[in-house]
Amino acid sequence: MATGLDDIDIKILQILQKDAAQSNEAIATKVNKSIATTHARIKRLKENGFIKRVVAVLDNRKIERSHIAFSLVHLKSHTKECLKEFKEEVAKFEEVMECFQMTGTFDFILRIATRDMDDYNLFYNEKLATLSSISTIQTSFVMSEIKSDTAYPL
Amino acid sequence: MATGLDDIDIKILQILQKDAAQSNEAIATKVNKSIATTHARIKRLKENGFIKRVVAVLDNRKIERSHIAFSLVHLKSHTKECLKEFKEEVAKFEEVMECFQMTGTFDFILRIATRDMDDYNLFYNEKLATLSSISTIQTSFVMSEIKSDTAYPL
DNA sequence: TCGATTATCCGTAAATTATTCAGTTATATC
DNA sequence: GATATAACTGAATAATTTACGGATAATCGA
Repeated sequence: MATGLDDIDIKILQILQKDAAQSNEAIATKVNKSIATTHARIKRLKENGFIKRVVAVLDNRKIERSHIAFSLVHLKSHTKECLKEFKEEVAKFEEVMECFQMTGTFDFILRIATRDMDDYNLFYNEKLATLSSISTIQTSFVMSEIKSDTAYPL
Repeated sequence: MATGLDDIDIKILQILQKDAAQSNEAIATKVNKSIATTHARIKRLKENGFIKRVVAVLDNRKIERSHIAFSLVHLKSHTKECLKEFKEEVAKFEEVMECFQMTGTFDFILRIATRDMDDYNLFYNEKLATLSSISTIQTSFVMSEIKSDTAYPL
């Protein structure tokens, strides 16, 4: 395949996407290889950039950041300057966990994490709504989580 | 605070959200505590559910799953049965990484990861569009990634 | 098909790291 | 101010990671 990965690599990546806090021994058992081989493969997957990083996933309710919004943003104009300004400014806001430029009927989608509606209101008035590049913002809030996965299908 | 976390805990969580692949010694240095204390705190944060899990974050280009879509879904009806059916079925699709029930002008938002447009087309025809509970689907594709973070602001 | 090259694999040993523990210091309670 | 509770520390031990030398298997050109 074009990625240069074999079945064992894929299996290791599937395992690590779900739980990266297990020993090489545990992973080695699951992929039927020795610890040394498993370790060498994981090392290679990191060095070659397939694994970008390892992170802790927090419970957003317990840490009180469970008020999640998705905002669909339209820009006023689509000049290079306007786009550049929006991208640079929006990335600075810590409440904005994700921002993607999109095809279709809106320009950007944002995932915003705050403590509660008061906290969101503050973010909106003090930060997001101050960006002059924005024309309209259509925001919806998460009511319930049906599926929340960081693992890509492999 | 209501979470029961102090400044040291918050700092540890901030660090682990960015990089959970470092030694306790490295973290201990950053929070100005001993290794034993740091270890005990991290253990407690896991046991108490603040840290749900530790995962590897992959490069979606390198693994060829960089064709990302966000779909806004309207259901035909909002009866308990219809909602239940949609939630159960959509969660089974491996291409659907995330699904949230939302307030506002649409019912659900989905994040879908596929290899390319052909792969998406297959997913759409064979899986998503077969769900009888769905009324309309409005899909936009990611053109570029401005910010992509798994870390909540703390 | 043969031999040479390359890649993959494994067991072992050394280095690093995680984990436990006993004793100490700080903090809160009455 | 005495007591109880929680948090901290350094040091010992257990477990894991990592590097290394050599064996095995796969690949490829002649």
